[in-house]
Amino acid sequence: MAEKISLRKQKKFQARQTILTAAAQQFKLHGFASTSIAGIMQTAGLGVGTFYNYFGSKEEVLLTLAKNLREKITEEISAANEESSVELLERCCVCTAKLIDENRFILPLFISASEHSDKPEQISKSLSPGFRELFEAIILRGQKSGEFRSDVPTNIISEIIHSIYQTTAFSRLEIPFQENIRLKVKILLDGIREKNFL
Amino acid sequence: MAEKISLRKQKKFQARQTILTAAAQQFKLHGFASTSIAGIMQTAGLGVGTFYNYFGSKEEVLLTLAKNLREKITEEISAANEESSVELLERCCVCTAKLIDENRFILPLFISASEHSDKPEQISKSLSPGFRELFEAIILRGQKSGEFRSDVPTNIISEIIHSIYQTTAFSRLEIPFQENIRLKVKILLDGIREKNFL
Amino acid sequence: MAEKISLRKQKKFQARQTILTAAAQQFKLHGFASTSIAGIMQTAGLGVGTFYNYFGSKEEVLLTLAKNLREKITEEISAANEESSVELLERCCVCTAKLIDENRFILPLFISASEHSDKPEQISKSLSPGFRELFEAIILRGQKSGEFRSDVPTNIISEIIHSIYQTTAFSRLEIPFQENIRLKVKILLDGIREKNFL
Amino acid sequence: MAEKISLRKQKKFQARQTILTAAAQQFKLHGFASTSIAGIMQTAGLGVGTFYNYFGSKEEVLLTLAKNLREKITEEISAANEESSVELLERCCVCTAKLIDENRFILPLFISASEHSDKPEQISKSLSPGFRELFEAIILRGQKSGEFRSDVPTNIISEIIHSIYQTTAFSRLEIPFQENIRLKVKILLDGIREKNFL
DNA sequence: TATGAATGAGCGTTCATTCAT
DNA sequence: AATGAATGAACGCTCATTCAT
Repeated sequence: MAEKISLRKQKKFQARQTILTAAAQQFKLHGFASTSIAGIMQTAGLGVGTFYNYFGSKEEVLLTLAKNLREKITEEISAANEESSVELLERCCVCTAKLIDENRFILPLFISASEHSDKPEQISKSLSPGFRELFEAIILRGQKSGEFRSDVPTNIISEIIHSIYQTTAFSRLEIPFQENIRLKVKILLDGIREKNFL
Repeated sequence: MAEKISLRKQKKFQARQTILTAAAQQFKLHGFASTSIAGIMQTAGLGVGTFYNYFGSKEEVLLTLAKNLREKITEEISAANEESSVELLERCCVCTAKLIDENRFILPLFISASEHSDKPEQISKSLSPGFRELFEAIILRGQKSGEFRSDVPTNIISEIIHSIYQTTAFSRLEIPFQENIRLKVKILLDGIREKNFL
Repeated sequence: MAEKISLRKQKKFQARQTILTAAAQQFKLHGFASTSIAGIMQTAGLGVGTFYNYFGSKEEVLLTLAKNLREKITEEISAANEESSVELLERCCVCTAKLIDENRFILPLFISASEHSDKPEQISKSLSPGFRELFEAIILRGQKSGEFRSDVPTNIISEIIHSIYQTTAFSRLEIPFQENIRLKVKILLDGIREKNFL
Repeated sequence: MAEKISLRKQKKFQARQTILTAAAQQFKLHGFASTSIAGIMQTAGLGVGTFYNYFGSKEEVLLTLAKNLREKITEEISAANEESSVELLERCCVCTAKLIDENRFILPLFISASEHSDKPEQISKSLSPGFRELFEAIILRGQKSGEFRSDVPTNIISEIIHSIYQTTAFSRLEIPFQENIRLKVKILLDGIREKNFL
């Protein structure tokens, strides 16, 4: 009996996963707005109605995808803690860039979604924690230790990082995503490094 | 007779302006994609059909709004030319920030529009000249004169500026837009200034 | 004073004529259904509103054009009266073909218009007299004189002629319109000629 | 399970049929161009959107209706092959008349549709084969065997037949359709029969 | 639980018609 | 009499959502 339920749950989980994968693929291909639920479910090889057994709306799928990515990033980043703030921030940026590069579609998607949705707060509220906050924590640590300049608020610096990822995901330059990010982060680090430190 | 025509033309111009204003407001409120022509015209207090007496599509309205802003920016900026590259870039950024602040809705709008539209190139192609290029020219000048670092490509630096405007327009921080931009530009300038220059 | 009025009338007549010509051209170019009043008036070089000073609707224009053509045909045909019915019918057909060829657009237009209009009777009622009836008169004369077979009703024969013009106007064959009509009329005449007549 | 699917498919087929019938009725009543999809679906007692589950456009419905009729005609006709060309042609005409009489609306409809549509060839191209060609084959056979006159091209004769059906479907005469056709075909046959044959 | 046919509000767009000038 | 900007009903069409099976 327990096994049966477990099997059922597994199956349910599997369908959910199939939908998520299909959605990600379609978002990547056609963009969030231009992806229809019918399209997702066709890609998933499932009936349209099945969608609503797992998600309430397209936005919810996006949210889930974003949350998944966020967790992966947080996880990977939280592994390293002992370096200098400059090194740590750089490592975080590089690592984040790598993960976003592999799932590039997701970040810009939830960003532009937030612009268009009728309930933008809802999405960004539930999305940002653990990501933006992670960077803010590192920057704050650096400012407290004197490594980073303190004449600029922490969240402003964090916002620059945020904007770099956001825009670079859509960059029309020939430079590869991760390299592009690396160069920009270099400038940023030079811009926020306290000159007189050590 | 001439007066009569003039009067009519004046009214026509006014109606066009009303639509543009209404569109800008709606874009700002709901985003480009979520704004319907019916919504614009209702806001404008005009009939739906009237829209098509002035514009061929929603995109055309966006384009017009963006063009207007671009012209204003280019005009204002091209007034100042004789300073050091650092000063010039800063002035440009401040001035652009001021103008965008007054029409803040427009810049981010055309950006996210370009993500969703079927013909993104068309929009951004016709929009960017005179804006992004303007910044690139200044940065290039600074790199050649040795004021700015040259180990990072010009267009990467320009893209950072671009991304700062783009994201700050949607910033949820309490800091006012222009001040926000000023702080970020300060960091950027410190990040790209050649340390050994003079 | 009288002159002034006359001049005005002349002017009015001229505008009417301009609209008719423009309409004919547009009908010919794009078909009746696909021609808009705005399009007609643009071609005419007149304001949209002016249309309603002369005509109540697009259908009315079509009606007028058709009436004009009908009058021309009737006029031209009524010149010849003294021949044998066979010769007369042939001549009528040839002459009609010539006139329709020059204004080919008009016949099919009022035909298809009658299919689609909500008030088909109105159009065809006011259109047919003088055209269809003309042919019927000739056929009837031929039947009475024994030249044409009488085992088929007059209006059936007349309807064949009608249908020949109608369809040939849209023929996709390479054969020129007038020649096409001529061949068909030849068959028709052979089909209705009384074999034992002299 | 198989039954379940079958039941659903059956229902789906039924809905399709309902739409086709409703469309045919509306086409008959108001003409193709003046029939709106909303009107069809209201007649069908179904939602507007449902239409697009079955057909891509109004044209596709027309095409389907026409194809159905064409198949019925071709099928019925191809049964008889061994007679003289005169007899065969007459039989074909009679048989076609009968079938069109039962579905009279369809033939004239696709004809006038082709006048107005932007892509007339597409419709008539896919419609005519098996119908017009059928008649041409019989006529050609008759011309080769010496039964029919050869001084008039085959396709001209075929076009007369075509035009007879087309126009008679809209005849305002009191004579019943099939009788009307019969009379006209009699004239035609007399007009194309080679006098010296036998 | 999975389904997909049915739905209808909403979209962008057209255009005959009106009316103040 | 001439104008053309304003109008809004109607169009074809899309798609998120529902619900009977």
